[in-house]
Amino acid sequence: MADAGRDLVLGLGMGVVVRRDEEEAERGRRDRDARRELEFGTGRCGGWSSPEPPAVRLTLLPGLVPHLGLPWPSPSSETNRHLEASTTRGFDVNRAPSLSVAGAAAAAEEDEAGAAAAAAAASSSPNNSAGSFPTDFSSAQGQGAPGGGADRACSRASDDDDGGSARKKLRLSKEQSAFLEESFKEHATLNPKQKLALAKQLNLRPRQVEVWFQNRRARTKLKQTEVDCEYLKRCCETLTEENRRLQKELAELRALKTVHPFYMHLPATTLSMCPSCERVASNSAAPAAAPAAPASSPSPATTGIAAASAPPEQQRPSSFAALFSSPLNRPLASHAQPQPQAPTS
DNA sequence: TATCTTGAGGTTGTTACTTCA
DNA sequence: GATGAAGTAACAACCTCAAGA
Repeated sequence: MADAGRDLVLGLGMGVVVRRDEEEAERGRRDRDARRELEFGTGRCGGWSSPEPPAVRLTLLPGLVPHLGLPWPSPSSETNRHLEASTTRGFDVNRAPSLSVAGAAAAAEEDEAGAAAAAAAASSSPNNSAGSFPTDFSSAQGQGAPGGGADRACSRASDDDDGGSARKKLRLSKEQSAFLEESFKEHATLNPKQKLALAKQLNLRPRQVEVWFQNRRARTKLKQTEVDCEYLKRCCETLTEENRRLQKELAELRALKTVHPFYMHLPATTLSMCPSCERVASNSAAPAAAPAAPASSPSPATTGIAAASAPPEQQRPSSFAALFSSPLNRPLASHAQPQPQAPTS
């Protein structure tokens, strides 16, 4: 849209001012990109090389993962790779994927260039270095995809009739899509030069490349969101079950309290228990056993029950099970997390 | 024919830059 | 010359539509 408008202005011959503006804009863009490169590029984030670790994707949750024992879904999946790339900015603006910068700069008049010129440019690219990937899309454009046999509509057909009000659906060829996919794996966002280079290489308009990347990012993110949602659902179910179990356990402990009222003379707050080692200590009995430890947030497994931090030999020798030999008594859940620090009671 | 995929248009918010008082 | 407001451009994100498989 913006490109088309700019090109239109250029085409109307307001050359001097517009070109100066464009130069300034380009300069500003370069500066901005250079800044981004400085900000993010120290680790080569999002550059043309391999992407860095994910920058987003619900970073609060992975910390929960080890506790829940649920693996985060497919961290190295393609969608994640894409998301990683999409969330890290700062490309090397001086590097084009496989076209020379000069070639990319020459493509600045991209929209005015006809199909023939684009084809010539594409074929004359000094380094169509997409490996074994077919890059001569200009030939396939007019005659349909060579291998697929599916004579998809030539996307260049829309170059001349952009003014038309009807929205035209143009399918990219398999080769074009595959090449865009490869580029997206490298970097999920494009700077103008990369966009131009890619457009030129694929014999597409830069706007088409831009739109393709926008849609790709959006749909990748959507897919990742669905995966994350599924995972969070599982986490929620696990936590709900855990909560239910703990509530039941708490109810049992309260029932034990009423069954053995002799123990009630102790202040409730002085009774502390380590859920993992099943030892009970009271502050009044062993004040040194619970030093003024920093108030650490109790884990879900010990919420409401103070845990003792002193060494077992300094605690009451009797275990919780020994104190209450009621049939109701049973060992605490074996998966209760050991609490090395006792919260201040 | 229904459904899904995907190219594309439009809107909004953000960021960076330039111009001007 | 420094500074802040206003204007502008580019872009990402999002929503939506619609063509085509």
